Amino acid sequence: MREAAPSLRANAYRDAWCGQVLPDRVDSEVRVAGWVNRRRDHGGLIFIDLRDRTGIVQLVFNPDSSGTSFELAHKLRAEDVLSARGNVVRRSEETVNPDLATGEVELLVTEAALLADAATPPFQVEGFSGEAGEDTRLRYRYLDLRREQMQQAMQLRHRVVAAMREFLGGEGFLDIETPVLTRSTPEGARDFLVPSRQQQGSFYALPQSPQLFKQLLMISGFERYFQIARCFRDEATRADRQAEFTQLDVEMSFVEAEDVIAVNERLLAHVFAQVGGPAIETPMQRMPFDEAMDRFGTDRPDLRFGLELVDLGDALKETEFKVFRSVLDGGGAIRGINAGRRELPRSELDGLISRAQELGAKGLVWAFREGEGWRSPTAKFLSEGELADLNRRLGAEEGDLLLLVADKRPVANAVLGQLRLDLGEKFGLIDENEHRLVWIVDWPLLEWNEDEQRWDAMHHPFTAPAGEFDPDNPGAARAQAYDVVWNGQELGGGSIRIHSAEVQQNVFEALGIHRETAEARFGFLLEALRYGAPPHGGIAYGVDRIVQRLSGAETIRDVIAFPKTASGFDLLTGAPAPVDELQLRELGVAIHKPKLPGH
RNA sequence: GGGGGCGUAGCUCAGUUGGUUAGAGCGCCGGCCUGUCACGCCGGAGGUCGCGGGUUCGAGUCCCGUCGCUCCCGCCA
Repeated sequence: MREAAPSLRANAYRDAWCGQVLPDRVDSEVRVAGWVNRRRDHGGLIFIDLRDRTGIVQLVFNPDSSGTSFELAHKLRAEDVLSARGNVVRRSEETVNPDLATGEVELLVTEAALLADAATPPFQVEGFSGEAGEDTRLRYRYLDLRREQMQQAMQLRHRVVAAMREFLGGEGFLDIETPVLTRSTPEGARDFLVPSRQQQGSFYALPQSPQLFKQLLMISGFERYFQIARCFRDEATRADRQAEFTQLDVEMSFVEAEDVIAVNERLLAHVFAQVGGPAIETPMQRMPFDEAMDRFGTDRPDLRFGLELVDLGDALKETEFKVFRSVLDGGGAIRGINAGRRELPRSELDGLISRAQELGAKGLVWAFREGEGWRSPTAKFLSEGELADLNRRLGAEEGDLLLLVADKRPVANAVLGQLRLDLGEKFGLIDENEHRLVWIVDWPLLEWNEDEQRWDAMHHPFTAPAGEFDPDNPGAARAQAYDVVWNGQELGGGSIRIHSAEVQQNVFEALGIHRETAEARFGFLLEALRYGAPPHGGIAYGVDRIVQRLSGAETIRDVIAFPKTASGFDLLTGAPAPVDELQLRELGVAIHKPKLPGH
């Protein structure tokens, strides 16, 4: 489905979009312009499908009415740019094309002009031999973007962003720009750095988010701010991740979490309604972080299907099975999923084990309930009583496939949480027409980083603790944070921020960012907080992901006009590319090994 | 950084156990065609099998390396 054709004033080349050549214009003359989508040359009669962003209209050339343009039509090729004037005529009943919005009429061309001829495209824009490979599409993105799917995606993206602006503007939020050249903050993702010519040896960083600037804007008294902000994180890409991405960044003053959540529920409802997304019921579901981890093993649960995780440690308190024994003695957890009645060949069960190991588990126990016990390689290590208890806790019925992971609790959760998603998809348990939005709330403020042996911020270091922050017991602190999750994907997340310099310093301290470092990196924030900071909080959304979800695109790249490949190349422009040595000298940048991009 | 998949004509792909001149559809070029809409029919051109090396009498096919694309893990406060 294409957008309704926007209104159009006549100009030098046309007075109607292709998609506007409809029965109400029969017997009138129109001029259209666009690209040759397809030519059907019958010798004495030539049909041209002319395409613009609103759709396709059939042009008819014949020697009698088209004059010299008939010769032109014969020479037209795919993607030539054409302007055509003619009379809109109703098609005879047998020649109506029901697949075309304009299919009841056609334009009998009297005059046409070739505005630009096109080289033979590297792939057919409207082809039927399969979609071109993605590298080819990206190399010739301007042609790829002519395809209806991409036109739709960009139009949807526009509508999403327009609806965001419309809603937030109406609620008194100001659109304020923040710098793209800013200061590196080594916490979090890797920064993209930009060398300074005037301060050699110093670097700007591209923003990972406008976080600190929007807090400063609250301190400045703007009260309500938003921005459609480009953000940059120099990390590996994924199907739903680009190093350069767009965020809807929102911040408000004199609010608590409930206020932010409320306005955001209305924001989402408005945006979805404006673009034909799923209806949003408010108030939306809430789920505490702990519950999400317990039931789904993840902080962004897909609530469209069951297969919930079950804690099985209590059934195995006395077990003599060494694998389980040592995990339990070590403070770990034994967790399981009842995957329902499935018949999987051994090879697929082995595949599940490999997947579990890939995800970080040492192993995976599989079993099918059989009578009161199990059919499983592991059954022989467990007592009858234990098997019966496990079956009971898992709600297992005859033939049900049971999957168990014994590990540290975070590992067991992560592995089973992901397996649950894999199985949900594999077994077709997900109704694509169902939409579940949920706020995940009551987050821990900090999480223990095992590798670095320190506390890290769960959201970011500026998130306000709930209640008093006890520096002696940082692990117990809860955050005034909230994430909104749609069908298992995080759309956005935010928090109430710390608005007291003292609390901020305590949290920095707990994170191992000591006074001196904090002053050096965030001194400007700490200072600003001392000049009267209102209570404030906000949220940030991944715009690309929202559009991806709404459009049903397989990858985030399909909703970004000019995305980069997994290794960060822009195949269209060739960026990143080596630069002149002169440029480097001016910047005072030395380079060790000039590396030419391979092609 | 690690693991998997892919790379053959402009595009999408096939190519058997290593064996003659590497194929198909679409596109492209030429011709014919007045109601098609993935128009049809006839004819034609088009290949560094990603790149480099190796094994072999012989490599698109096997081995090693490398580049690119992609999915996943790590990572992404």
